Amino acid sequence: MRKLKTSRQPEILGAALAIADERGLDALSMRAVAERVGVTPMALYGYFRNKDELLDGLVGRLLTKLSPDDGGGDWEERLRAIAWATRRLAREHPSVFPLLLFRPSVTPDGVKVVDRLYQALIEAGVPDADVPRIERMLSTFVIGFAISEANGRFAAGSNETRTRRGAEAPAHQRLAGHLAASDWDAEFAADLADLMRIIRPV
Amino acid sequence: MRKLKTSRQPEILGAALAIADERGLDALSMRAVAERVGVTPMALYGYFRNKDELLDGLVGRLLTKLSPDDGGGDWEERLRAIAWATRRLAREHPSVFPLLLFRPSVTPDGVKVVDRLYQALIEAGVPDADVPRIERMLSTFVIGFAISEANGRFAAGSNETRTRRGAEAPAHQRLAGHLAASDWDAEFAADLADLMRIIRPV
DNA sequence: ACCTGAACACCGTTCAAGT
DNA sequence: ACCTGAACACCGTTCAAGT
Repeated sequence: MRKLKTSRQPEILGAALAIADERGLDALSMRAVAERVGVTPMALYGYFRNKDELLDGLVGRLLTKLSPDDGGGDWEERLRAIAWATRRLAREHPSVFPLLLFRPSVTPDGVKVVDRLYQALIEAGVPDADVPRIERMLSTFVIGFAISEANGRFAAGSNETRTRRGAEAPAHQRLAGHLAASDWDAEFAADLADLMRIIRPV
Repeated sequence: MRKLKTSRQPEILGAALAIADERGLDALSMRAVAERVGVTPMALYGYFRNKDELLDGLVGRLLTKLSPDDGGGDWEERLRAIAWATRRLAREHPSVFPLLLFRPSVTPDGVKVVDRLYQALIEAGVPDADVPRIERMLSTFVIGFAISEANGRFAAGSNETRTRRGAEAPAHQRLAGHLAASDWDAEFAADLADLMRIIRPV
């Protein structure tokens, strides 16, 4: 297992992130990254053992951007702040963001964010034994929401399409007036409010 | 826009699903599917316009398996039944399942599942205006949980790794005793119980 | 109506070599 | 210490042709 160079890792990750942001995850090839860095594809293998490790590095990079200011306020405000920052991150990097759901966040920055969430939950009065579970529940929801929104699962149009079918979808019929494309800012806020009500008297 | 043949679509999707289940999503190439069906790669393009449409077909196939029995019981039992069935689906098809989070479920079977969820929520007393939002919240959480569990975000080991760091992660220190790998069946059940409490007095 | 063959412009990665 | 060149075994997809 060769030892990796680190000198140009940040530069390489920056190039990779830029390509993914500009042209999508499919365009993110080792060859494209190499070209952008101004080097032969093979040179990258001195810094990352393979493409998968480069993607892990990209996840680490995203997590860095998630834990900036220590943030004052009570536990609820701090929880909310992290949730909104996460969603913002998904809008800035829609192609790379989904990787967060597939790789455990074991980087120092990832741990830092999780630790902040733990602290807030403890402060909220959640029993120690329940804190990790509630953290996973919250992060799963927030990441899932952000992916769904940014990648079209909540897409406009899907609801209208559904409404057409009558007999097979009676509830859709009844709810027809409420199936229009939603205001996702408001929906996210409402979901968070509901989740906060779980946390308080857990 | 050429009209597509439908005759062998199910056969092709079956082959594709088998490859993904056996060898992972990376191994799911048009060429591999063609070989399994016993045909030239190009023959597939008579049935699906491109690989992306084949993947959409695969999502549709998964959704079929999600709405079998009409299921008796009160709204809570029916909601729970769909949630557990979804999670079971993720364990059976871990490679393909994540696609559910990236593509709107506009197939007839997808609409059928959503309609069941709508009916249950209406019966639970959720105001019509909130039903679609609550459905999105639930499905986002359930799909997100199932992906996280099946794809290693909740991976064993990640928590132990975290605990090592001291000063930078005080809450991890305090929770050390509760960070061991969890019983995901129990955790999923507890999460669902919490979410049900949101639904009742929405 | 359904399928094939050859070709194009790509991939990730290994190995041996170069400064 | 860092990088390159050539090669291998793959990709998705188009186009023209074959039965």
